[in-house]
Amino acid sequence: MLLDKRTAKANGIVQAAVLLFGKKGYAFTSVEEIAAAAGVGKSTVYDYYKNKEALFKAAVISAAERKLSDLKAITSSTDDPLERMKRITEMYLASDRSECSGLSKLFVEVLSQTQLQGGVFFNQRHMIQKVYQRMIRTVLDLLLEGVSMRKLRPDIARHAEMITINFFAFLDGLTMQSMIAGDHIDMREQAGLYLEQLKDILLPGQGIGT
Amino acid sequence: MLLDKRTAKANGIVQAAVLLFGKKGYAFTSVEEIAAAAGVGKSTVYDYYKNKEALFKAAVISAAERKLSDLKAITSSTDDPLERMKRITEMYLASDRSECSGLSKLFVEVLSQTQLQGGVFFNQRHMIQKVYQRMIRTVLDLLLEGVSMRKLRPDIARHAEMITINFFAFLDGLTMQSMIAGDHIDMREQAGLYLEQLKDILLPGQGIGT
Amino acid sequence: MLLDKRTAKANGIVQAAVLLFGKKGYAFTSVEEIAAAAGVGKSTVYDYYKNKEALFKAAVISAAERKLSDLKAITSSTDDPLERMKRITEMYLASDRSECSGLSKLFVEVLSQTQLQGGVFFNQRHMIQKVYQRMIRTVLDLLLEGVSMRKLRPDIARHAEMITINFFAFLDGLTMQSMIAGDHIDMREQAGLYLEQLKDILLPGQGIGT
Amino acid sequence: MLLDKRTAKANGIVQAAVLLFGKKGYAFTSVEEIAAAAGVGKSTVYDYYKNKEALFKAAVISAAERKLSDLKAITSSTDDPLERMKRITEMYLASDRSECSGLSKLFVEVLSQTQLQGGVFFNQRHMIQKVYQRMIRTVLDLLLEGVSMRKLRPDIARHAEMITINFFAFLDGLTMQSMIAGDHIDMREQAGLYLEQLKDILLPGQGIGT
DNA sequence: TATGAATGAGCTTTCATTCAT
DNA sequence: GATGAATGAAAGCTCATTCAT
Repeated sequence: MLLDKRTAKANGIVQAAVLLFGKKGYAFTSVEEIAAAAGVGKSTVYDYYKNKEALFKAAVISAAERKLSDLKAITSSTDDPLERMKRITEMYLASDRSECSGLSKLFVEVLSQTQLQGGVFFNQRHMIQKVYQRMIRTVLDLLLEGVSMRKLRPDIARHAEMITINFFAFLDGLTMQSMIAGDHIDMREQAGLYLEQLKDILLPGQGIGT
Repeated sequence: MLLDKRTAKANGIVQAAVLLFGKKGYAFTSVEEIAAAAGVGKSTVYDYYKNKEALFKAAVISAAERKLSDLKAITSSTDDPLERMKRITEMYLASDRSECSGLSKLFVEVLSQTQLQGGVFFNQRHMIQKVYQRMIRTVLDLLLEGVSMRKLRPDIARHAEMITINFFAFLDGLTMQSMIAGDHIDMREQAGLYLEQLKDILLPGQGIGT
Repeated sequence: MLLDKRTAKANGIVQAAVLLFGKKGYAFTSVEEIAAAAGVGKSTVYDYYKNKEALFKAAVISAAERKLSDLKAITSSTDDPLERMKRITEMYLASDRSECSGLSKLFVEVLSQTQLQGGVFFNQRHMIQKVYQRMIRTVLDLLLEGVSMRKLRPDIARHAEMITINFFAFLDGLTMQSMIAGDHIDMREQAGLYLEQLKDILLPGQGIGT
Repeated sequence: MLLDKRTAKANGIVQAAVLLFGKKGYAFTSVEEIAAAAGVGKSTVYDYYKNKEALFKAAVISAAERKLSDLKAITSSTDDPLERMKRITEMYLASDRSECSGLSKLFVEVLSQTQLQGGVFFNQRHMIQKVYQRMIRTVLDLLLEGVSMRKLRPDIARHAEMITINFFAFLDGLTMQSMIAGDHIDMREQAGLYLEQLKDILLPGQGIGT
């Protein structure tokens, strides 16, 4: 009971943090703002998290976990491998638009804090890597499963990890493009083009060798 | 003569700014540091740039211009469209490794400042868009030239811009992946895989319709 | 019965306070620390003591009372006035070394809080004076008793208070010296030298006039 | 010229710090107060001293140096060893009363910060020891010089350091007594008594053996 | 013209104290 | 009766920016 209450409050703070860190970035977000957004006093935040950095890490982990679970939810929504990839793509594109989630923006912030000297994750990228690898693993498994179900070409098994990484690289990159270009580019079309290429590689009875 | 001197000094400051903003990010870099790195006094920076924001913008523009000119240099180094794409790719991967340039890191910072409320480029993404579009235009032209030289499939002309955007999206995304994953992934291999796919689309006598 | 329980808990808190205030000083000791050390909740402390100041005062009084009772214990341990002085001296030196008591350090803290504007005892030194005077009175009586027992020179009676005050001054000062000098000085030897001088004054058949 | 100006300002800040740290103690004095007292802005203090601790150390050193130079000044004011001791004593008593100098109070603060866990000088007492040893050395030399001038008993040479340390212990202790007792004790009389005892030890042709 | 000296706004963090449970 | 959760005030410190020289 008591623990639940505590957890609930901690969650509230973290959710506010996810939103604000995503919206304004680590440096431009003050702890006081987060506290206000969470509807608690400034120092209450410090009762739950050692300091701003710890709160940021918690926020990032929380957001990443949610994204990961979304990813897994998709896996169980359909059997078709390509349909799965498509839905993952759509999730990515959607999460970008919906202001409330703020996941992608937060992701850029994580990237910053991983790269920059003095950044929260500088020299601590293993924390981020772990989450990232789990995401890759999820899609990678999806591909391998497609192969074993004979829905995908058997010879991609060897390259499955590379394909997955490229897939995420493209999604991240496209997200970034849209951040800059705004409505100038049609993300859905762009992603469609990429998925077409993917189909050529993944589906049997197509591609070079046939 | 005098103007040249002024320009030279302004350049020195901007170069220092590019380096430091790339290394430590906007928020974690102080004007004083930049001044020191440029070998000038703190307030001299303000003689040349209205404020920190203006300096950041100038630094970003400068770095982008250099990258753009690198891009164009590649175009004139060979005729073969695919070889050009390959060299562009290599340039991207290289610029990431070489600490001195710091372009990629700076690019992430730009992304942050474009997205984040309170960021330098928030609601001013047109500045960034302009540069970006010039880069896209450059590669786009390269593709169209390939078509008109009959080295590329004629039917890609319609999709050339989308292909280009996807190309950049992939490159940016891959760069980000490597920022997080570090040596865990082999960027060259990953890029190679992508270029193979590109070849399938771009080169005549290959692909679906054959 | 109930009152006893209450008193016992109050004592526990005060003892913890004596220890911590002595070790870390008033300003650097938080109420929470004291509560934790006493094994009670933070707000329980406030049930027993109005605020941090009141707790500090109680701690100081408690420690002083204990020292005073130690002093009186010595008086009853031997009849010889000089031996008594010697044992008092030893008690002082010992109490300094034994970390657990922390009395001397606490005494320095009291001194601070008496002197400093904003200090707990600022403009309330009468509280401290009272305790101090009782200590002086104890040793003073000891001297007078020595005179009336004809073990000490009769003419010191007039100066007995001054001698006592100087005695305490020396003991306090020596304690401070050792706090700073650490092992560089041999407190026992230093005290021995002082006691020799005291002997010259106090014992009959010695000194100038004889 | 410029350096002098800087030094002058630094001095002003330190003097304000000596006063306030002496009056209100380290913990109860805010940097802002010191800045205000010195007539400068808050952050100017940080231009001259790295942080509050560094400022405190500088203040202590400054005050100690002044006291030391006062001590040496006394040495050159008369030849007579006992008169010198007397004047040193008077200086101690005087410095205590004059609120402006605040040296003694500051000294108590130093003691606190040396003893207390978390104190500025905790585990750094060597800084304080050095100053203290120079003060002891000065008086010690004074005694030895008295011996070599045949104004003091030759056999005290062996004990000169112990005598000096006891002398300072007494002076410090007496100062503390007066801090607590206020006007209840006559420091001049108390010191007079001690100096009488000293005379018995130091002067030839007096003492036990005669 | 170029500079370092100066500053105040604003941030992170701590802690004595209160109050609902 | 005892407690931990909550808080606001206040402190140390940084830094973009201005200004006199």
